[in-house]
Amino acid sequence: MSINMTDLREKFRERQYKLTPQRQTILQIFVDHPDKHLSAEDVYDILRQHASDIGLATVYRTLELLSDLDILQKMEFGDGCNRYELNQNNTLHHHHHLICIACGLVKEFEDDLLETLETVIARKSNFTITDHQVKFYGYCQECQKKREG
Amino acid sequence: MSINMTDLREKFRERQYKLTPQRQTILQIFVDHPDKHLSAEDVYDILRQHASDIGLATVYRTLELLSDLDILQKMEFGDGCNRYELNQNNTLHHHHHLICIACGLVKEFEDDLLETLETVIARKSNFTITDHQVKFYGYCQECQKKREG
DNA sequence: ATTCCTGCAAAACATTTGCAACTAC
DNA sequence: GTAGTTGCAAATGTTTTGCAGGAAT
Repeated sequence: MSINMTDLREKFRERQYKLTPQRQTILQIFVDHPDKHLSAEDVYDILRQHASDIGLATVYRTLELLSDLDILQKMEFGDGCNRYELNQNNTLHHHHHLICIACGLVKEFEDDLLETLETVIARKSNFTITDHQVKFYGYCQECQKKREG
Repeated sequence: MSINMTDLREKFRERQYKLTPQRQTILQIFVDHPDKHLSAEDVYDILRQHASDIGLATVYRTLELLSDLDILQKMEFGDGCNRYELNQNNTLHHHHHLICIACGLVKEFEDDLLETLETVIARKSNFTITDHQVKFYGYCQECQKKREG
């Protein structure tokens, strides 16, 4: 759960981006909050708690940039904002999200079954598929109990 | 590609909603535009073309309502707005979306392979899964050619 | 009648952008 | 030094909400 600084600097240099303290700080937040799906506002709140004076616009710009560099993965859970999480070890993520439609809980689920599906779909559809995103909606254990009771 | 009016009235009555002309008109737009993923603004534009004076707020409220009744399916393609399509015959949709990351094209893909995956995941995760949404990102045939050239 | 619905305008959010000052390289 | 970056404030775009008048059952 850490970031290789050499690779990081290389990635930035390739695209002529500067590795500023602000960008490092924001990236560090994702390292410090593994398995969270942080929105721009979430990141901004954490920054303020740490008495940082990084502006909200910079947060947005940085999230977009880190996403472009495949350092972060951008995702939406239907709550009206974009959320991000670390793209571990530069490998494409092999986890999906289970979203509780009652309480909004988001749970991770590891799975590789979709690799096969991706191949099948690529062949049938003439698309060159580079990534996929899967969301399952339903009721978490907790909310399921409440509904039965 | 049509709507069973008896079922529709029943669905509305169950929840004590009124089947107003505005709601019928908006629903008809989805019947008239199969396989489109319309946003609230799209629907509003179509209404204006038909010289309708239904307000934008009503469009938003109706889309939310039809979505709640499982008559429409709500989805996001990362373009900053919610999009909707008819939930055909009340059955859960068995099609996924292929999204071109170059030109934004959204293509439908029919598939039932995920049914199996849903069962596996439900068992392993203690979630009661009611629906799933799958998006594949990549390059469509057209954009792929441009990239190679 | 009563409850729900509509249109309008204003408000609320999330996100983007213009710009002058600043900083990593 | 220069190109890229930042913070601020203003602008944008989508969606929600308050409210008075209106319509469906």
